[in-house]
Amino acid sequence: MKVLIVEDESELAKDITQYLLAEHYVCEVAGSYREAEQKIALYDYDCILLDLMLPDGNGLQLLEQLQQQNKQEGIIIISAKNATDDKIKGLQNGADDYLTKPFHHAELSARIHSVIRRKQFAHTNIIENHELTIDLLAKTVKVHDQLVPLTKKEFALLLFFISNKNRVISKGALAEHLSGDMADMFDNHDFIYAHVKNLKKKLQQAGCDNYLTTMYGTGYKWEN
Amino acid sequence: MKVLIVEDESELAKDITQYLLAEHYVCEVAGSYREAEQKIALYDYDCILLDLMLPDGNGLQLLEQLQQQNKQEGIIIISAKNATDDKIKGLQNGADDYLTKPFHHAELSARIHSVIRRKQFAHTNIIENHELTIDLLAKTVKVHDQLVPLTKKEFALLLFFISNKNRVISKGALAEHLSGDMADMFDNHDFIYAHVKNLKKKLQQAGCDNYLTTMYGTGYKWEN
DNA sequence: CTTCTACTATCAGCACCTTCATGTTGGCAA
DNA sequence: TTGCCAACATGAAGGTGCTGATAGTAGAAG
Repeated sequence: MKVLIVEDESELAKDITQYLLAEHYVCEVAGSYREAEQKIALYDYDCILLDLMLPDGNGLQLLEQLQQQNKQEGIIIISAKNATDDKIKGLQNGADDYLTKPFHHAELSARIHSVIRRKQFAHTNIIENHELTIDLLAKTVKVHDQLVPLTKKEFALLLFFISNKNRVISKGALAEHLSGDMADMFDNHDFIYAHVKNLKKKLQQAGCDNYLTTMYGTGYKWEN
Repeated sequence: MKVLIVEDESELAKDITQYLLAEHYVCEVAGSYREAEQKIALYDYDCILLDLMLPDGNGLQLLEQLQQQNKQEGIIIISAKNATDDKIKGLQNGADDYLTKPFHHAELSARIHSVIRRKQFAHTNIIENHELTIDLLAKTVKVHDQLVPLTKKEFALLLFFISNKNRVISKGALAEHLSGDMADMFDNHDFIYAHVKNLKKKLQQAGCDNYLTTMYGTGYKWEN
């Protein structure tokens, strides 16, 4: 977990760094608008603590910039008391949270934790296809909200079918995709039969309709 | 990449040459101690395959000589089975790796590749690979600048994987590389499972992507 | 030297992958 | 339609890899 602290008051920055280190976060400090810009370009931080008052620019600008780059996640604004105007603008512009100086360490920690968690959930890539729900991160498949335990190969197979749905997929392509070995493109594809069978069986047992049709002499097609 | 093959059995030398040519290495053969000496004086090879039993001298002498000239890097000893004595002396005298006849082509290729990579890194002592930073001198591994404590075996394993990345590595090769005992090439490889598991676990916990895929019935491959 | 700790190796049980033998289906030609 | 062959499906079997627990081992500390 890597945190960027954008703050020109080096005393405060050091203080925060020290505390977050103890919390097992990895920290970097940017003392100016420009420095922040550079660091963000180089690395995707899990969380950014952003002071709006910077010697060479306003943090709100940085916020807008990040939003345009789809990097707006995980930003916590830290600013002086009573700057309610900034707070409103900041949250409108995509900041995730707001903290007024001075603040307690524990509070900061809680905010960061919350923001990072939210960000991780935002990343959970989920594919929905009729009664099927595929979680790419957790590598799980649900049918009607009921978990279907699939093996790696079965999962890969299902994913490949659904991402190429309504298209015919040759067994050669399947073999290559599953084994990652080009050699398998040419010789025997017996193992495909087995995996397809097992996948179909598991899905069917979970109450999922059969969308997979075999195209005789050609391959398979997932239709829906 | 230029490889010198010091081997008096012309049949074997020719065989190796042919294979390495296909692997896009440039090869030269020296059939005797003297010939090897001459060729090495003329050109800095990236890798030297050294048979210890030569008609006009012992390869170990050559090894010592090269070490005195600071040319000791990139040497792989190839020798008859059960010559454990030679192996120990060879590795003590600065050889980078050891291979017993007969060996598989793929195995040789992997070793050469590994040795050449190591030679290239000999100057920097730091290998960077995506979020991984490996310090060969300090024997430390970092993920996102955060230290990951690895045991010797785990470290050796990771290094071997990364030095041969995008190639399939047999468990036999791993076993020999880790234990330094060629007997392990043939019998049981159970301990490999344990080390691979522990390594993967530690890397994953540190937030490192999983680049290691197992090639069923073949070995492992580090892909990135 | 003894104790302690961290590391390494081994094992059994399980899940998974692949292959094989056999049964079934679909296309094609007579 | 019938028969044939190739493509596909299926269940069983054996090999392979993963995992947690456990025992052995070496190095460090006292």
